[in-house]
Order: sequence, then C-alpha cells, then structure tokens
Amino acid sequence: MEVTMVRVRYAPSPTGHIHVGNARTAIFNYLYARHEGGTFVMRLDDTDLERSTEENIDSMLDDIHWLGLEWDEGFLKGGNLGPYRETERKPLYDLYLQQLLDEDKAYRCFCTKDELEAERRRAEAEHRIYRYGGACAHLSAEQVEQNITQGKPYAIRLRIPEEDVIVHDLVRGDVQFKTEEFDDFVIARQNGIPIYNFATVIDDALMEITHIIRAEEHLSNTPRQVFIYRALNFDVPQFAHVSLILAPDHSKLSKRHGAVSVGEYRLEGYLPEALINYLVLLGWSPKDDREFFTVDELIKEFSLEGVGKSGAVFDKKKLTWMNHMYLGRKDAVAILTILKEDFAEQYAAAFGGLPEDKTLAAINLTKGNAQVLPDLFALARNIVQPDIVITDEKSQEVIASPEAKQVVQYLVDHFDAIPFGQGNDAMSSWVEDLRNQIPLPAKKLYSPIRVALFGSKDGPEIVKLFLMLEPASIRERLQKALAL
RNA sequence: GGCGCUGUAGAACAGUGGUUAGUUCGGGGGGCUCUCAAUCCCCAAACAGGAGUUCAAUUCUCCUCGGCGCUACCA
Repeated sequence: MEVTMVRVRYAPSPTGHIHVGNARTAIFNYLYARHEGGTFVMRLDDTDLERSTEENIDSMLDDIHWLGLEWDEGFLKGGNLGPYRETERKPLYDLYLQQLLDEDKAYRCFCTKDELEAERRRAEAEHRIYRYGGACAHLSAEQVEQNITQGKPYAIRLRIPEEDVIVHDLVRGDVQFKTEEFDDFVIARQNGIPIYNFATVIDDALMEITHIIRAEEHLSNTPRQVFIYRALNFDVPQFAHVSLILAPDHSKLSKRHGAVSVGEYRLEGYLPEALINYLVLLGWSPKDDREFFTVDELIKEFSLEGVGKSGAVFDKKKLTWMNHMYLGRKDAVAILTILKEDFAEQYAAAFGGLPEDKTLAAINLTKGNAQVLPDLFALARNIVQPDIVITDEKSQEVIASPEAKQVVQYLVDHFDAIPFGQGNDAMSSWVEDLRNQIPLPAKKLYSPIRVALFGSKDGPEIVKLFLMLEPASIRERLQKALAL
C-alpha cells in the first residue's frame, strides 16, 4: 500500500490580526500535521492588494508566532513547491488556464457585465434559477479570433461536465451535488486574474496538499473546485470542513461583538495556551470529560473524527475561566516576562523601579486570583506599593466597621507579638491564635485584616500576607487602616 | 428562491434502540471554625416538532420548522 505523507496548509489572507475562527482552522491544521507527522505549509493568499499590506502581514504573523503555530514550509520559510505568495504565482495560473483553453475544457466568455446582469434579472423576473446561458460556450474559432483582435475583453469559464460530484468529507461524510446545479462558472476575470476557487485548486494541487482542513463556508464551493481538479487531471485531496464560530446571537462572529482577533485577546491579557485550549474545545472533543490539554497532548490526541459538525458559539466567559486557571498554574517568572513585554506601560506604573524578586513574589501570591494578565497590576500592586488602594465598596464597608477598627487596633497594640522572620509554622499558629485573643467570628476577624494589608476582603491567605510584607510596611498599613 | 451543512440545558461538548440522559462554563444555594474567581457539595436547566420502523426511539428513516453557509468576473 502506498503511504502518502500528510501535507496540510494554512492560507490566510493577510488582512490584519487573525480572526479566532481562522485561528482555530490554523490550529486544527497544525495539530493534524503534527499528529500525523506530516508537513504544515503556509501560503499567503495576498491577492487582495489593498489590504495585504506589510503591516497587516506582520500582524498576522505576530498572531501565528504568538500561538506557536510554526509551519514547516512556505512563506518566509521556503520549500520546493513555491512561490508561496499567490501574487507571485500568476505565471502558474496562466499556464493552467491556457491548458484548459487548449483542451477546450474552458472557453473565453465575451459577455459584458451588463449582458450578464440583464440575463440574471430576466431569470429572476420569471422566477427561474439563474445560470449562465452559454452564449459564448460554442463560439467558432473564427469568432473567438475576431473578438480578440477587436480587443474585446473576456473572462474564462470552465465547462461543467455532466457528472455529479460526491465530496468525501472527513467530518461530514459523503456530500452529494448534482451537476445541473452548476453552470459554467468563471475561473479567470477579464483582467486575467483567476478567481479564488481556481487559484486555490492550482496552489493546493501543485503544493501537493493531501488534506484540506478549512471552514464550513467553503463546503458549497468544493464541487466547483472538484470540477477544476478533474479538468486538470489533478488528484482530488481529502476534505474536512470545520463548522463556523458564532456570536452569542448565532450570527457570524464579527467586530461588533467585541474582541474577535487573536491580537485583541493577547492585548486583553489572555495566554496563548489558554486561547488554544479553548478554541480547540470549540468544535473538537476528545470524547471524554477532559478539558485541559497542553499543545503536546493535543497533538497526541487530535483527530478529525472528534471534530463536531455544528456551529459553535464563542463563550468569552468560559475562555476567561480557562485563562484564569492557566494563570494560576503558570510560572511567575514567565508571567513577569509577558507583563514586561506586552504590558510595558502598565508594568512601569505598577512595579517600575522595584526589585524584581519583590514583584515576582507579589505575582506569585496573587496570580491565582487573576482572570486576565492586567488584573495582576491591581492585585499585586497593593502588595508591593506603599499606598494601598481599596477599590471595591464591600471591602471599604468591611474596614469601616467598629469591629474592624477593634481588630486593627489590637494588632497595632500587640505588634511586637507578631512572629516575623520565624517561619511559616510560627506565623500560622499566631494567626490561628488570634481567634482566642479576639472574641469575634472568624470572618469578622480576618476580613478586616486582609483589607488593611491587601486592600480587598478577597485575596491571598492572611498568613501569606504577614510572611510576604515587610514588618514596617505592615505597621504602616495597619495605622492607615485605623484612619479609614 | 435553489442547493448544501446543521439542530442534546443559557453556552460548549459527551452519550445510549430500554439510563435517574453525563461533564464543563454560566446562574442559584451551601460547606471549608479567614475570604475569593481556588476547592468540595447541592439545586434549577436539554434530547426542536411530527410521522414511520420497532415490543421499545433522544438514538434509525422521512417530513416540517429553526440556525448557518454557498449561490459573484469576493475570499
């Protein structure tokens, strides 16, 4: 049996930061390639010259790198089957266009836009389904010649044979299309530039792509592409059409729904591993209850059989929850690095000029309470800065009560009894013993202390706060709390 | 309109010809003799509808309805 090396591709239009839907498609391709030990090819679909600016290409690449989806062959990487930018592949398209013309599998169509438009209107008025009438399908060689010498512009249409098409889709099974649903569609415009369906087929075939994993929106166009593969005697690859990502109202997820691109989530403080994990789970399932996966685990587990068929609503709350879980487990040094690089300004404002080990300790103490990276600035700054800021009302109420004052006053009065520098156990038992000293319910006892030391009634354990903060700083905080 | 894909709680996913239909997020409540987004426990919440096949259908088939996509000299 012939063993074919799996080759998949990601062919983004570089119009800026990557939409999460495209990102998921890229992730699936990446995982499939790695799982199968195949090759992941990256091709730039940059035919939209207006939007394919260098800046947009960079944004797209930033997102891909940030997600860690390194490709093996293609744009910027090279390979034997290039070029890997569609704008550089025009000669290739021309070659195959000419071949189809020579073999009479395609023909020149001299119809004007107005003529076609009129034809379409007529069909609509008569409630017929519009299909190209074939005015130019059987022009004689002389007529064609004459039109060309007259300088009449022409598009190129593919002759559709009388054959049904069955698309074997790895996630949807066999999908059947009847030949009469299609007309001789345009494969190259009057300006000579091929349309998407044609260019993609040429690219995928020449780059020897074996599995095309892409969004569901392309499923309906797949039979058209199959006609092209067949006309050129190219092997038809395997297809896998992945469902779309939807907004909460089930419409297509777009900018009006808030953040939709990888770049935006990065800016909001999500971790790449969390975004990948969430995105993969949106439409793929390991068929059991596991939810957390490293990329290596995903590579091991991923299969097209696990990919779901129905559209999935993007749930930012669940993403945020997942990010929170990842943040809590992430190494503080790694977090600090990201904070410095991606949030330089806020970093400088919150931790600027402080010794790094202090910042690190503060991050370690509070990372479990952060949902997105910037939360850390508010959380950790109160540990590290001399002036604490109490932002939420409930915490302000807690510290304002007479009982709270009583507790804080006790600590001030017995400050020397706090076992600083004597280790974890000593501090723990001292904190516990406070309950014997002050006759208050635990909650009423400890909440004010946390607010006084940390600025919020919720957060790190009291013991850890006492261990973490400088004694002088603690004294100062307690005294300030009395005045609140 | 035509064609195609699709339809399990508010959301994401499991699952089964006979089950108390499971897990996670979100919502509600409670425990953890300090809190919390951490952890543990509990509650509410779903098989779109209708036929057919069958002793039996959420599960198989068909239809209807709903969602989405394609129907471009867009990608």
